[in-house]
Amino acid sequence: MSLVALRLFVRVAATGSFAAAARQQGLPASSVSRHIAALEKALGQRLLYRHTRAVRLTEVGERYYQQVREILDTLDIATEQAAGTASQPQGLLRINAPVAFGRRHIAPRLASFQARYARIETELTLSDAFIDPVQEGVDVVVRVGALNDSSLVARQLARQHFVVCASPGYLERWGMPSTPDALSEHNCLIYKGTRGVQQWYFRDPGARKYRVREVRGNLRSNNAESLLEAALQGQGIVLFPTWLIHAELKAGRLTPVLSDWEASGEPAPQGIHAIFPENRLRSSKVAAFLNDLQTTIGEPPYWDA
Amino acid sequence: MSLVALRLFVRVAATGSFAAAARQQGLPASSVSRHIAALEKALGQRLLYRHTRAVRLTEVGERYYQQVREILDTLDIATEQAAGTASQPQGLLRINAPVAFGRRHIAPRLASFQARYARIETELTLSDAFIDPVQEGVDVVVRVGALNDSSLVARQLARQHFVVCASPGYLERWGMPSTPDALSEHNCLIYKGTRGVQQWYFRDPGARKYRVREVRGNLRSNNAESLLEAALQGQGIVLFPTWLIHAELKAGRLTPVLSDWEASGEPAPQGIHAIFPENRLRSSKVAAFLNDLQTTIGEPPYWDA
DNA sequence: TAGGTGAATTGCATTATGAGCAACTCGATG
DNA sequence: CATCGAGTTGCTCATAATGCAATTCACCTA
Repeated sequence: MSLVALRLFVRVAATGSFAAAARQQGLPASSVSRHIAALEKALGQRLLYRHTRAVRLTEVGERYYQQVREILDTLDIATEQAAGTASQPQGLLRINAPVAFGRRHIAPRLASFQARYARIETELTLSDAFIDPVQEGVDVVVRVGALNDSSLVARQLARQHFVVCASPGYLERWGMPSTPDALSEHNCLIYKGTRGVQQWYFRDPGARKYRVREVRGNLRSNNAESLLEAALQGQGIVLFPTWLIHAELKAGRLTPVLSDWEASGEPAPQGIHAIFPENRLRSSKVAAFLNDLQTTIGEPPYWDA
Repeated sequence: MSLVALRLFVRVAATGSFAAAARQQGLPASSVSRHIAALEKALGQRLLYRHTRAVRLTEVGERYYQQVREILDTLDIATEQAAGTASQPQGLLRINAPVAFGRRHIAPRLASFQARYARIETELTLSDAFIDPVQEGVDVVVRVGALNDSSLVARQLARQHFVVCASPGYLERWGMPSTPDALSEHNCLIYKGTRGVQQWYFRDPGARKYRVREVRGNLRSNNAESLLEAALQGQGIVLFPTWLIHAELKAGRLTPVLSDWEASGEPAPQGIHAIFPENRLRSSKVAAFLNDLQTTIGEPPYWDA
């Protein structure tokens, strides 16, 4: 009975796949198969139903998985504490973030973070679909917007503000809209994600609630950066969170529009959160990363300052 | 980082010795040394001070030991539960008992116990000095008398009764004493253990408290069975717990004396206990053994029935 | 319905890891 | 001062894991 076998079992159970577990641990699938087989032999008990497409836990496997996961976590924490006494946080830190946010605000921070914590290796994966940190074996997941309720803990990194803006060239040619209603006469480049077409919300000065304004345009995309690119080229007006376009705003490549109205892409303000399994916070590398992230982002976040 | 290394570390920490840990696990000492070294290297931290005679835990080692011990116990329980579902308790059961009691009442029970639980192997060690089950890596320790307060759990197996007795030949020759005081005229064979010479206590019919009676004789020993042998040969009168001499009483090779008085070798009645680390009871092989022991001994114990 | 695909298992050669033995060092003990 | 026991280190050998290729199997698609 070996630790690798137990770890592999947990990974297989979490992902529901031998192959995925193998990839995560950097091992050939055959090794995973053999380790699991050895574990089952040692227990004299089948842990997994090998079904055709997916792998499912047996009843004993399910109980064992819960227990072993807890045990391995505890062991890892204990080991890290022992190793980390009077030393630096270390080990592999796996981060997942949305593509746009990760490229702009996570990736640029990693250099200084890793310079400070020389013994932390990072593995940054960017993906826009929500992923379960437990299932994917990721330490921290950064997500914008709605939190899936679950056994996870979320820590807010920043609040999200939206601005309506367009390139100076566009505004010069088509004029500056003076009210949200005037947007109906403009070409609005609209994000269309998994939740459908993004609505544009506006709050009148002094008002409490956001109201939807009808907007239309000749380009929709599920890729924010494509829209941004089009806006930079003067194709139309966009509604984007400030963290996405602060560089363009600062450089003057985009000009804010309708600054007297508060705009939003959501009916209610949403934040940017770091999400992780509860017990991961006890890991010093995760704690170090989150603290570093929170301090460097600041309050208000540097892109809004 | 391997499980064996962790197990060995726990054993080394518990025993304070590489050699002892090696013996317990049935490995050469060199392997232990190497495993511990590998563990320390993996942690980048020294876990043990190698002192000349004994090995002492470092500060981190101490914390790590506590945590790892807990973790391994939890893992073993989980593993056993998983393995044991719809199956029998199994594994190695290590029992320690006093020499005399073990030979008479533990060893004879093991055959039927193991016949019933075919997959349990037992390792019975007999020793009269108290041993710490944690330190020695033993599952169950059976002890007569005073319990060391500690982190251990004790379960009473039986109460202990004493009888004064002698061989028929002796009584025929020297006469039957009619009161405890009359013992001063007899040759009393007295046990002398680590707590000094055993006192003979008597309680008058209807009285509440035991009173010491002075007794003397020409043989003292720290070995009860030697005294018993002498008594059987007619050398004198002995005071022994019933579990030690019930066979001789039943066969008539020894005759009770002073049956109207309750005798005792202790100022207060003492019991026979099974002692074990608290979490071991969750192990089904230990539970099975304790239950088997309690049922076969019965209440009152079969040697008193 | 047949072929293609991805996933799991199995066989096999290579490699590495751990076991076991012996030699060595170092304090402690008598 | 010699001996003993404990821990470490060097070395050989066997066992076990690895990685690759081949195979099987169910499902998906054309």
